[in-house]
Amino acid sequence: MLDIKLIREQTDLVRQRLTSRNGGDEKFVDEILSLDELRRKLLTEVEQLKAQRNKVSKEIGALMGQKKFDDAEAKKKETREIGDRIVELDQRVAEAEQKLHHTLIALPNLPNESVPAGKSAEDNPFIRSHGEKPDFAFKPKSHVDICEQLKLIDFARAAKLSGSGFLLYTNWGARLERALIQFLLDLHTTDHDYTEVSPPFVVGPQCLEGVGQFPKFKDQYYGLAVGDDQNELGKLYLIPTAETPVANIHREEILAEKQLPIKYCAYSPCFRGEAGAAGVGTRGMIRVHQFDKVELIKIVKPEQGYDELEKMVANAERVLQLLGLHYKVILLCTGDMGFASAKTYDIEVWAPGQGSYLEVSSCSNCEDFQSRRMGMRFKTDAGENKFPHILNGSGTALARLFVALLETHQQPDGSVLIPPALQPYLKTDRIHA
RNA sequence: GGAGAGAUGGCUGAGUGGCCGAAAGCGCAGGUUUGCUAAACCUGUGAAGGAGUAAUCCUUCCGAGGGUUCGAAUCCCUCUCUCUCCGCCA
Repeated sequence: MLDIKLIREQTDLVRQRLTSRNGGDEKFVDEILSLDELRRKLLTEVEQLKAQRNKVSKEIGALMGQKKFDDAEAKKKETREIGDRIVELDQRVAEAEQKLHHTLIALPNLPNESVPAGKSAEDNPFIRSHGEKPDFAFKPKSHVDICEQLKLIDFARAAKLSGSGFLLYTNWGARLERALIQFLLDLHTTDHDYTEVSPPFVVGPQCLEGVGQFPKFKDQYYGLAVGDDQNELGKLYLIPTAETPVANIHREEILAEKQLPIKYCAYSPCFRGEAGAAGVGTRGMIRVHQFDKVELIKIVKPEQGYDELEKMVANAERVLQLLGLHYKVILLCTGDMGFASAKTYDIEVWAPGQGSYLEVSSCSNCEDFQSRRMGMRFKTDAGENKFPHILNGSGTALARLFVALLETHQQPDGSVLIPPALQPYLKTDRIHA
């Protein structure tokens, strides 16, 4: 959520930054300003009336104490009208506030000044890469073929259980998935100093709203009900990422400055409805309704937000380096960024069998956009309450990492070599048929 | 799911319609004194939002939301959560 004061005081800047996103949201600015003005006008008026009523009520109390009942009655009459007026004004304030909130909550974050302008993914600048595309003496197979030959994933039976877009990992496939999760968590807790948490995989709507997944993208997530009770729908949702519960851990809290920075990492499965995504490019593991991910979350002082973002990207890159994978880092332009983000780096890993790069990590600084929505603040040593920056990054997504790993390390004989960093977890240096 | 109890400031805990934003204790901060890794005593000490250069002022807050009233921590209704016991369950 944007700071209403910023919209009020630097309207042109806000309008210009919203325009740079190409979402057409700048058209709401005028509406917001007039609602804000109305709200403040009504609030001033009603607060004055309340002050008056409080004063007279105290006087009535004093008169009753002195048994001057007639005087008290006279004052009661006078105050009753004020009360009616307060009720009416309170309603109008609430109405204005609701409308304002409704509009404000649907507005995306402003891109940071360092983010290049652009319309789409075409305009995302390349930042750096690591390693090279591997040479193969044979035509590298797709992970789908590798998985079928090595019996790592049973696509057909997964569909039988849950429909398309779900995976049944089997034998070494399941063990590889588990080894990767363990490897990632160990790396980030031990080497990168994140605190591991294991959150609920089901959350209330306030958490989705807090990170910016609601209300605009509501149709992308799985809603739950107990039994067939329709009244239950809307109370709980499957998480689309561990960001949803973990970023919300300190919602509605005022943290002490010395608690910051907070660094969490968490494994969770991620559930994505992805309505309308079926069709092209959905075969295999690249776009599925459920996948595993290890997520990184930071809550930091605003002045440290962007340094911490760079470090977070480096933490995610380290994963790919240790697994011997070629990747590139790109910066998302203003037109391609997510709703809540002020600046986002994507990490794309090379998948030889696909002949393309796959997004395995997205690291964003959402600045105070989410902390405002959640009411999460920290008290400075000077006693001032401020909104912290909240960062999130994949460290990394598993299904696509699994794909890149198999396709990169596949051998002419059909086996797959396991990189040294992963061997202690999988307890083998090779998977073969 | 059934029965009961409860939710008050950083914590414990009083408060059943009017100087209650809230007693008392603990904690915390400052001070005095004795003098020694501490005690005693005194003073101060809730939060959020807003206006103002500031002193200061206003509004709101006793789990949440409604209601009654001139006035609600206190009375009424609804909801949520916590605890104990029972049932069911990985």
